[in-house]
Amino acid sequence: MNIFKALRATILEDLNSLVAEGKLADGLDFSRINAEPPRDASHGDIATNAAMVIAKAAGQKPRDLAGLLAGKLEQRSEIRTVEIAGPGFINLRLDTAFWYQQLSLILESREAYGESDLGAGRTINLEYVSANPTGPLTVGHARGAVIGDALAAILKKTGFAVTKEYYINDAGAQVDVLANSAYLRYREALGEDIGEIPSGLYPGDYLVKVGQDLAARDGDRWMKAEQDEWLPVVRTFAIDAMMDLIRADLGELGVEMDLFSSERALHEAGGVDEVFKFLEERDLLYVGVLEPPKGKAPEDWEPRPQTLFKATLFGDDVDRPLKKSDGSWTYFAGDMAYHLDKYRRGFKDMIDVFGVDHGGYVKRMKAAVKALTDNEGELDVKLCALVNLMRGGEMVRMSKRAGNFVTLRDMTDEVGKDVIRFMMLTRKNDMPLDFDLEKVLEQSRDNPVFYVQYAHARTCSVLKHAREECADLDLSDDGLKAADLTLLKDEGEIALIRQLAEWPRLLEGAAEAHEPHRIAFYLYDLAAALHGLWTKGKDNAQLRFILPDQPELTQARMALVRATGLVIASGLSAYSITPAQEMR
RNA sequence: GCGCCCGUAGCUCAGCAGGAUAGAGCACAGGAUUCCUAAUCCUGGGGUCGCAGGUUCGAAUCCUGCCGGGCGCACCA
Repeated sequence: MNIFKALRATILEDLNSLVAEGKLADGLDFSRINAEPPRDASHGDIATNAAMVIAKAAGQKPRDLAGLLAGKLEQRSEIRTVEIAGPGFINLRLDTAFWYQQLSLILESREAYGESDLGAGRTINLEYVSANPTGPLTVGHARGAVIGDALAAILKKTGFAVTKEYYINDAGAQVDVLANSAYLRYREALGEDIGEIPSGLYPGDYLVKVGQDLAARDGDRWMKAEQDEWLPVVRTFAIDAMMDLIRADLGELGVEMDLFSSERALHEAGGVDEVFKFLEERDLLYVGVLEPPKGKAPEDWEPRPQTLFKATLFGDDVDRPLKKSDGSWTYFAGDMAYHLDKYRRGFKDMIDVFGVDHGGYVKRMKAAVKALTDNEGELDVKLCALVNLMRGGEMVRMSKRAGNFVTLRDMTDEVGKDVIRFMMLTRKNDMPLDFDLEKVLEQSRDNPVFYVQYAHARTCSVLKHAREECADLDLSDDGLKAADLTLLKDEGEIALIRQLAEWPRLLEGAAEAHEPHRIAFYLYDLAAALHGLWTKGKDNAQLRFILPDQPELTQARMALVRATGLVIASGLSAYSITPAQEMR
């Protein structure tokens, strides 16, 4: 349960009874009222802006209104003190019993603590990775993969029915290039000296095996065949091989998709024709000539009549071509078909995770979704900024042309999937990210992965020691639930509980805003709180977690330690990261 | 020229759908280990939130205009 939401409901209830009593005008807009933790802890546990937000419409002074509402809130048993501050804030302090209940709730819910039914089972489609099936995944793909995957997990935890999709671009010119590249390797496998790989083809070694496998399957039957004959066969073979490679790469990173959708299959099933029909019926198509881009005029520009979609009616800057001048479909047409397909499969809410280089594509895609869903659908696009790969502070230079790019596989082999997953989420998606292969393995506070994992390992370690030192104490989860939590009186302990109780709200916020990175920052702060409390026991022996001569207090503190470990584990599970039991 | 994103401490970044005295880490200066992992912790200095207007009880956050940086800009995918 999200306690802030619950308190907000309480506030609205009391406002409504003020209305019923005739002390407050009817029909006021309560939507802007919030209940949140104040930045400054000395202001209490929960602050609300209720009085300030409705004062004007109610025709009353904020502080007067606050007084009225405070009178009601004071009668609530879970609220210990009510203070009016500043321009009309109402600061609430909850009864400590309330915080102990939260702790019990964590021990009860375990890793599921924080989960909610916010989404109420609403379906949501999340498309990410969608890398071209022309080679192994690279660092660049990793960020989108992790962000999409974490977002999916967060949405699931908050009650949305998420489908994770990968759109295979297997219909464009790049897969013909792939086929030609693979064909060359096939001839090589059959003993031909192919020399240098011609520019324009993919030079990567990963195609060597594809050529060999094809030769093993089909022998030399394509050696003397015409291109029209072998191309479709080799293309399908190579795409399948690349998708196997990509699926394996994703698996190494712990990413599993629910569905792989093929662009080619969509075309073959007539999906694009349907889009055409759909738009034509609504008079959203016309044949026209686009203006040349202003500022820099392309040298080979010439006016071309094309079939255009009236994207400007849906917020785009220009109308977008559905057909090329030679009459064939554009990539955009296929993408429209794909989004129409998603909508027809029951998704009103869609999220696409793209790289920043697709930034110019966002408006038209949103316009497309609006048009194709008769304004019913909603598309959110998360753009992932670049990852600067570094090693010991030095940029790792990558050149795809030279074939020496760093693959995702290399990275997972070197630092492990959990490190990659966490680091990719330590920045907002649209901020560039430095990923230092050496630093991410460093054992210091400067390395968030380590710092958070260390905190979790510390909770495990403390519990283990407690079991050894207090053998007759029941420190199982059931035993801890029975602990006398009222013995937790230190302000640091209460502060930690308060921080733990913010987790459900934080998770919901991350889900609603589609911002998975928030969890990384929360976990980092939580880890700091635990480490801080631990060290307090260094200065003051009474504050140590384990006090063998005070078994009841020890048991209560173990409940707090265990709960902290559970919340960290819950947060890490949103990133599909395994919490560390010990550090070595 | 247009569009999108970004501009917060010396550096790297948070800032939770407008809230109270803007926060972390690194770096810098000092301090804490007979004791649950010092792989950690505590204290301190450090800010015109790019600039200028506007909206209102209240702006780093919303609007407008500039300045600076990144990305993208007819049929490519």
